[in-house]
Amino acid sequence: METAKKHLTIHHVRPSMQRIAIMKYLMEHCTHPTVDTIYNDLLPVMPTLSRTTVYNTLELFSAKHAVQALTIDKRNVRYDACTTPHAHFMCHKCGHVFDVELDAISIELLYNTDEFLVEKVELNSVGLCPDCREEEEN
Amino acid sequence: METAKKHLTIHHVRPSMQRIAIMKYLMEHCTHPTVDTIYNDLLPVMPTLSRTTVYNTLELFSAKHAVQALTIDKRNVRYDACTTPHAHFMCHKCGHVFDVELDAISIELLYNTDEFLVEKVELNSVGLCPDCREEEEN
DNA sequence: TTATTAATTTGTAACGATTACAAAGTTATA
DNA sequence: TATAACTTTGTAATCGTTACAAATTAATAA
Repeated sequence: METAKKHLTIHHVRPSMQRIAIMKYLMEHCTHPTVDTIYNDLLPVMPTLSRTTVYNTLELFSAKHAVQALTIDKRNVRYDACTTPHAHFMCHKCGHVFDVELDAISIELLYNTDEFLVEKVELNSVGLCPDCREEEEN
Repeated sequence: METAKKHLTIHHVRPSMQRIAIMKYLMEHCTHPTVDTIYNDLLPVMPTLSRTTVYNTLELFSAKHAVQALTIDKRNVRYDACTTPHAHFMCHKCGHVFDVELDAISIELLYNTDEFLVEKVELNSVGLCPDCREEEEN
């Protein structure tokens, strides 16, 4: 079992008290929590914690690829400590975000279940386009 | 060529001046524009247009499945009049959103190009989870 | 037509997630 | 121990979006 501290070190993030607490929380709560959920849940055990720290820390984790930032929810960014490839399904009624295995090949196949009623599928990627990539390299 | 007005009628949206203008704009500008871009571009030719109308109208279009709302950009919602299945790629430097053909099968294959530098892939879907679906049906 | 009702648009104000920023605190290094 | 670098914190500002009620326009009934 990989500890939060080790996970941070591997991703070149210096482990502070706050960073370890936030990473630990993410590793123990695979519920794709929002900043606010993380902040509110950690506050009782870490009363000096600042909301800004949670924002900063998750931004840092994200930049170092120690966590995944999900834009599935247009209201808030959600965070996922599991960085192995998998898909997500969000219920727009209860807001719950589910993990979806990516072992199927076709997207159509992937979502044809009797349980979930899929109303929208988005396959999105972010990175650098050819022009910006060239500019970056010069 | 399908007109904006016809596209609205097909999707059971009553065609008003504003609605036609916004749909026309989306059909002619496949650049996945934000609300603000649409508003600013239409203002010169429609000086009485309100930003709220653009929000309301796109929300309505989206609900009627006349357009697709993309959450690829965490800063703003982007809109796409093309509702046939395709993927998107956003450059996080210039903000440009590209269409990606969905003819390839594997997600890995899909993004292994020499041109685009892919740093993040998200396969997201939204709908109703089993519990909420059951609740909805009762 | 005219009156009445429903639908649509508009502008302002409020909301809420996120970011900017500078001060305070902590850790590393000379 | 002193200095510099890093991290955390709290407040204020920003900005996309939403709430809401008034004004306008369109549809329908009398």
